[in-house]
Amino acid sequence: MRKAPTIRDVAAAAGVSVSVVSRVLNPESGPVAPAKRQEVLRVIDELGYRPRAAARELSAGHALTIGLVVTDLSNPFFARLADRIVWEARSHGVQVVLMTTQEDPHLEADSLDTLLDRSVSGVIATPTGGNIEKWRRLRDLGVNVVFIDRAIEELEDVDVVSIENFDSAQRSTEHLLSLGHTRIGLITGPLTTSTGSARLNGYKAAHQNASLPVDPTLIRDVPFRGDAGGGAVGSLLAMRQPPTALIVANTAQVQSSVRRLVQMGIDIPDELSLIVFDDNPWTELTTPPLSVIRQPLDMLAVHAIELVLGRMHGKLPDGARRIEVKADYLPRNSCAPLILSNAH
Amino acid sequence: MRKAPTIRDVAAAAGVSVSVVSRVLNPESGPVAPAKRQEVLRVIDELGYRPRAAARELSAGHALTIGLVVTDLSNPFFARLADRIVWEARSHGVQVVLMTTQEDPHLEADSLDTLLDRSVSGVIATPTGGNIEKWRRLRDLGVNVVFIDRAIEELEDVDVVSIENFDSAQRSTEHLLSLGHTRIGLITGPLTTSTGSARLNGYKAAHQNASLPVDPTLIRDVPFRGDAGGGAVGSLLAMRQPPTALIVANTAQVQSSVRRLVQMGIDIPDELSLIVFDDNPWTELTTPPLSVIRQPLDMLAVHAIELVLGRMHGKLPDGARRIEVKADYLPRNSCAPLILSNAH
DNA sequence: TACAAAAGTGGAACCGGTTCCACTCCGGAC
DNA sequence: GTCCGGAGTGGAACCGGTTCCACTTTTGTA
Repeated sequence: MRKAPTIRDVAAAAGVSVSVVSRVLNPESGPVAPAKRQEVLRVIDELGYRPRAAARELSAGHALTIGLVVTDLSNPFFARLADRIVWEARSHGVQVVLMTTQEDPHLEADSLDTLLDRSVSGVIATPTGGNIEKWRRLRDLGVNVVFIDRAIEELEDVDVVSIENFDSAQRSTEHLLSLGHTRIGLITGPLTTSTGSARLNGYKAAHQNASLPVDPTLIRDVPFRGDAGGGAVGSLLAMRQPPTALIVANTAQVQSSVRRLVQMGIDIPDELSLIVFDDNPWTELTTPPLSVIRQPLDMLAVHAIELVLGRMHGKLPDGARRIEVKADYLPRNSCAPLILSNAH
Repeated sequence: MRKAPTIRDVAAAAGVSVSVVSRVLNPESGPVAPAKRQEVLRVIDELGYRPRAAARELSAGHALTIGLVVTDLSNPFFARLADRIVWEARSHGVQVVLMTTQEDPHLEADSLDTLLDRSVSGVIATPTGGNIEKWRRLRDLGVNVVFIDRAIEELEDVDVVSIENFDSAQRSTEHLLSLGHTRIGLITGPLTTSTGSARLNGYKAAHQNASLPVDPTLIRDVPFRGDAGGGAVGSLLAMRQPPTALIVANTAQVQSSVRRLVQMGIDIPDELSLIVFDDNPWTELTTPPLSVIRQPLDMLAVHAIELVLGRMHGKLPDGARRIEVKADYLPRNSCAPLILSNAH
């Protein structure tokens, strides 16, 4: 348990001052004679010296660290997102402190405080929708905030990276309409979230373009967590005029929805056509493989990191960016024309 | 972008010295008159003061942070594990810095250096198997290391939390043997990993107890990442005498293995009985639902956190702990007696 | 050859906490 | 009344980096 060498140890061993060592460590900060630089580097290597992050942070006032705040990692969507973000961050020499909110604004508030204590220079988050003042304060304190997947309307001046929610929902709905379905169920997140409302609007727009009325009883805006998706499936199929097609428009709800469909022994696509949001690896392992909206996670992660790092280095113009990346519709075998459905 | 108050601001506003404020912040560190304590707390609240973590770390020499080093979060096993660990850590006021290794010892080495720079007080890791000296050095520098899921044999004095690998493999094998199968394929991780070899040994022990020979051509020890699992499935089923049952003994390989089986149109369980390690949520969504060895993630996470925090607070006796938690066999519908297989 | 500009260097303050130590009170024991 | 011990307090050093500034040595140019 010997203790690690400090910059002063290095300076002494190399016969120079700490300033010189520091300048070797941060080449931009000043000139060093080539010979001394060599010597210092040699000593650093010999002693196995590594600068302590805490000291650097204290002096700099901020850490080369970003906070990642997501709902929970059990959700494969967030897990894969986190995976990419950690990966991208690492390649830029930035560490990631991970916090989960379980969709609870109190836990979210707590997380923000903690991240603030840590002087993180950026935060990538899927906001719960609460804590508006806290988010604003965070940004006012100089922390670069990027929302990913969801936005908070009240915070117009925060960067957002999301998929084309409106568009994807509209296209899925149109696809089902083109197959002859007119009663299309929609399971989506709370309408207070930007994703929930945008996807509902896309669904409505598709109906409008086809001059079809929207039956509000076919729409279920339910909580993200727990078995809300399964419950919604149950109640939709128990209707007197149940839908002949279903869009599960939120990743968090897909698992419980599909589980319920399997439990109920619903025949897909003959009894029900199904499109789900997000292409988890297992969606092609079900019978039949599911048609999905594939969210380009890589793009979400890359843009989010670029925004955060860009702002950290002051390389981005003022004004919030809103980046929407395209989500593809990936047809597999869970959708069928309505005619076939009737024939069944 | 106003700057946050420091401990000296608080001291000035409360009309006391910084020492008093510090003692209010850390009650164990000395006495404070009740009246002054009240006043200081009031000022802290009024100013919204929060101690900077970096300053505390610099002074203390270590951070209230642990590193979590896993292969990658795309693997649901690690994702759920990380979820639990972050959760448990938070409830103890500890933050988690996340790093992924992609099973690459170089990336692992990098991660360890970074964590060292950050003065983390503990690391929970799924080691790649390399970097033995580096792990040892980390521990010698006073960082509490706990390996989870896997061990490194050479590092006898590091705590390990894992499932009963030998036992689970033995029991799955015995179950399949009891169904009449004699040619049981085994897909597992590299034998250089502790899980790989323990599971193979359990498989062998079951054969031995049943006085059956082990056919080494039925065993595939393949890399964790990529499509190695799928490849192994392909080569096993292409044998002249293919197995009638298969155990996929590693979480990371289950997805690619099952995908290949689905692609090949193998009828489970009629053509092939299947047991896979770890109960991902989707394993019950396949046709048929898969019989699994369920790894008690919660227990792994809880034990790992308790070990790390216990050591951090010096509350644990010397000497490495090896904790093995029981993994249940959860029968669903992917295993059938051999007789039926033949009838098919 | 002279002198200004640039390169190179070290000392010391600073970031914001924690902790050691010296010092002042005060009450209780003798 | 004296002495002792503990509660309560503030000053200052310290953790390990970064950075500003003053100073010396080169280098380049007229």
